[in-house]
Amino acid sequence: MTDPALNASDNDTDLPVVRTLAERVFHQLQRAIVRGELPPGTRITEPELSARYGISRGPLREAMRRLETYRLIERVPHVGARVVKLSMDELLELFDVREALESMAARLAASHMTAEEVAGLRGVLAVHERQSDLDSGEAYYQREGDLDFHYRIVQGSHNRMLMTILCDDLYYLVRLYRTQFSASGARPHRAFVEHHRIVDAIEAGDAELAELLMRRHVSAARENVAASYALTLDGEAPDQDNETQTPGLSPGHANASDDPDSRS
Amino acid sequence: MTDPALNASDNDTDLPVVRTLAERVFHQLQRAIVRGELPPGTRITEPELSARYGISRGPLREAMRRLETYRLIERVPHVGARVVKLSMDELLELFDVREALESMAARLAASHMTAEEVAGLRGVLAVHERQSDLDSGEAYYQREGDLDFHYRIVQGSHNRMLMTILCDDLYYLVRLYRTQFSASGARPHRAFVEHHRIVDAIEAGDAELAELLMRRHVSAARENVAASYALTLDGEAPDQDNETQTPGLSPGHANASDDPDSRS
DNA sequence: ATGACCTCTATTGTTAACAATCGATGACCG
DNA sequence: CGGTCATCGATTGTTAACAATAGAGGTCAT
Repeated sequence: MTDPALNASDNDTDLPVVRTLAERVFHQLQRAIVRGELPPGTRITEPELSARYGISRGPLREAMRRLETYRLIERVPHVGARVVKLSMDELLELFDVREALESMAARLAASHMTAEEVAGLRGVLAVHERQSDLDSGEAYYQREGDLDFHYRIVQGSHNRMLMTILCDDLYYLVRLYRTQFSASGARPHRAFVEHHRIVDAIEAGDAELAELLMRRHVSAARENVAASYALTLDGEAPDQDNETQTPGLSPGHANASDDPDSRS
Repeated sequence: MTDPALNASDNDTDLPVVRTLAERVFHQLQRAIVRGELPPGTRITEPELSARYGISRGPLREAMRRLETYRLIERVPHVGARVVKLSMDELLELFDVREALESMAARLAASHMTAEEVAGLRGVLAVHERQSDLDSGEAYYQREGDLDFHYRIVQGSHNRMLMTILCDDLYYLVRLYRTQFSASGARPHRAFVEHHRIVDAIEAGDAELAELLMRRHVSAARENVAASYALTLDGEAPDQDNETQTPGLSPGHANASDDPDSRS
């Protein structure tokens, strides 16, 4: 659980912990997709990738099978695989799922988090504010930092199944969405306040409140994204996109302008 | 999404829809594990299975990789794989996740379900009551019918991501748990009532109420399982189980006696 | 010129053989 | 007699070759 490669700084050579080729290439592909190095909709062809990564097709196929179940690539038997292309509908669905799971995580965290974990959480918040002060060139790190916040709460739930679903499955989709829609945006003042209140509730052991606040936090992010998307939809040819080109939302659409919660 | 093999009557030969060997053996293994034909903790050895199913190790390994990400088997590199053995802790974790996701599903279902879907849901409930009357020899079908109820609500949410997580991932674990703990039990009168109230709320379009009721429904099931587990713990050597034998809960422990919600 | 059909190539699905790692059995030594 | 170490067997990881499918492109007939 909780992929170590995430918090680690970018070392191109994967950790020696990875004992098998299939595992290594899985992480490499996962990172390449999430970073946008493999653009959404890209056709994934086995001979090419096996050549690129210097492995045979056996381990590669196993890695692709994992990526498939994690919904990072889509496969059609006897045809091929392509990098997933998130539509706005799917993004909103993702928010609903996050709202359900993360509010539960916050509730459990309020009950189960240790003092050290709360302290660590406060530390993350402090870093955020410092970043928010000097700002604003390094949006990348900020985004990762934001996920750090959510990561720690999920881990604070001490529910391993929750951790697996959120950290191993969904958060990679969240990161993918952020690169696909280039939703870097501006600094989220309101999100900071909400983060603080959530931590307050957790520290106080107020499970109900923590849950409610997290729920609102994610819900607000969802509404914000939906609203800014509706804006971009004005005066556009309602092109019903088909297979090959045009994502459900063409890249650069929902640039969550200056509203905080786009990064929840 | 929503594996067709579930609702279909037990046809041993998989549907011709399955176009590839890896896919076929995946479903076969999945069913074998969920049914208990491969008991929890069983060592899975590739040469044996490839002989059993008459395929080579290539497709078999791809199927195992899928089973691994679905948490139905556990693999250790260079060592081997075994059928997952659910502990009571993990079972309770599963209930927390279900509570979060299914309450969200109920909320969305109240908003998005069509009249036909609601009618189908009522039909499932009617079948349950008929079954409940004559009863009680066929507990198996009842259990599946119960899952049918939850299935339909999840599908009524019209959230494909939710459907994937619950129907493709978690519900197989639920079924696995039921066979592992032989939690067939008696007829759940209270659960029936709760089911009806949930459908009432959905039909009325009352999202808030539907969510609340589903949440209580799952939560009650969780508490019930936890309670009956605590009972079995009285006067037992607190054997700290290790690797090979003794599951987190020895089989036959939490036989959810006569309480309804154990099967919600 | 356009449409259907056929061939042909590239890619996927599958198999069998090879290499590397782990656990166990047994020998050797204290 | 017990413990440690080395060898052996079996299983997993990996590779390369073979088979089958789908799509692209061209040809032919209308």
